[in-house]
Amino acid sequence: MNTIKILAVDDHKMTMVGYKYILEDTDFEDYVVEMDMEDTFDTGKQKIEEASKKGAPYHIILLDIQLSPIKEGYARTGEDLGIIARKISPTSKIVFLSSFSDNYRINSIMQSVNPEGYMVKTEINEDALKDMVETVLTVPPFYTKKALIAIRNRMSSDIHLDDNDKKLLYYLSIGTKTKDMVEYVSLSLSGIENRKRQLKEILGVGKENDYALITAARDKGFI
Amino acid sequence: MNTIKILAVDDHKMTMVGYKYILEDTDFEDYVVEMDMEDTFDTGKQKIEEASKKGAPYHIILLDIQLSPIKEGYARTGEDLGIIARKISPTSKIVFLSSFSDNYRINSIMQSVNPEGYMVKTEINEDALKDMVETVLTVPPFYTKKALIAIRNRMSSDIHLDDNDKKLLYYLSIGTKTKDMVEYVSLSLSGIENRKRQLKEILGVGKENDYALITAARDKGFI
DNA sequence: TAAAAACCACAAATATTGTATGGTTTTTAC
DNA sequence: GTAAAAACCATACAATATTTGTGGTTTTTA
Repeated sequence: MNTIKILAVDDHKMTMVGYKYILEDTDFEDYVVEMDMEDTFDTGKQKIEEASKKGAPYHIILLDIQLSPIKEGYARTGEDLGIIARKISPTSKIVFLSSFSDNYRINSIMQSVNPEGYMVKTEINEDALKDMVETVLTVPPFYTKKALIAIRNRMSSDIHLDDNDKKLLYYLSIGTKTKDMVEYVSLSLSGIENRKRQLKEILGVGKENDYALITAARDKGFI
Repeated sequence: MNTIKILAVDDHKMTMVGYKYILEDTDFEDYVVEMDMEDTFDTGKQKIEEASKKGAPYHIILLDIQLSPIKEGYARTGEDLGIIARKISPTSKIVFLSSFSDNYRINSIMQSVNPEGYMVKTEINEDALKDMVETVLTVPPFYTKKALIAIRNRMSSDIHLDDNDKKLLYYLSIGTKTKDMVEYVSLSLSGIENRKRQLKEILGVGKENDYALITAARDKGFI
């Protein structure tokens, strides 16, 4: 019997334990599953490196998007870890676990990591986990329904936002004042005003307020 | 028992008949299925209009991408019909049936029609058909695996091609000479040359030939 | 091996985008 | 309710980016 090695990196230890027992108890056709768990960016990265160096890289790496609140200098997200994992363990299948609140990051993750799987946590259950493992090992990708809906929304518009646009929308969404945005977005104040107008136009919110703008951006799968 | 009304538009009559018998024989929880069939753009459009005007629009419209070879002036594809169907029958769920050879059009279709479902014909069977009906009626979208793979390819690159780029790639793919492209793409000859160079750069085919370019474009899900 | 097509490079023209400025309207806070 | 702050708008100008035209070289085709 072969063994499929899975690493889960998530700072909600209890959820991980749940996944572990489910997957290790599941009857798979040709293999059994063995799951390691880590709850920080650093220890997760370390495990991936070790396994890879030993010539026994993880078959599947499960990553929570939101990793534990910053310990040292600055936040390192699951996305960052995914990017690194792709490099140091290229054969591993990477699957993201997203809570509803950070599902908006799916587009960024699709581009930076292009994971073999993406699951929204509220949709995870025994069947979904089993299905995920079988699918990513054979014919990826595996996306849960809500992930698919987000992807569909994004695909259906051919609007292209550059880095400044995304930053602008992000800072707007966290309540940054337009006049303060010059500090974060490399544009002049009037440049920012122009872009904002333009974005409202593109996203179909004529002259409505900023709330309408970020709602539209979220609906369409940006930010 | 409710009745779900489906219209299939496909010029392969035999395949359609197969779908019809499968779907009308399938045991659904809350309804039975009734399927109409048409094999041309015009008759398909007509049926959709009639049903819509009678206040009983089709619940689901299945469209083959490739409709019968041109009869009158110019070709009308399933995609064109999909765009029209969205307008005249906005409550209908639209599902495309693609043969492998025209699967490359999925991206265009995702933008122009944004269908509730997309199935590659080689992946269609009883289960898939049943699943499709249930899914598009309740929680769309429904995509078969190969469609998903194409979508994933497209999502993972943030390359943005404008209309001229797409046209250029398309005409290149059908063998149009560069010098003749000025007729179809609204750019000067040197403009076209520039874009071509640029596209090769962007799509990662350094100074290879045109074949490499269109292959790369197809792989990544453009054209 | 000519002729055609593709490819390349560069300067000039054009279009797009960003900036600075000064003003009006809307929102916010007291 | 009102004054200050912020957002919004318009315009001229500056900076960039893109397209064009031209004249060439290389590659492909017949």
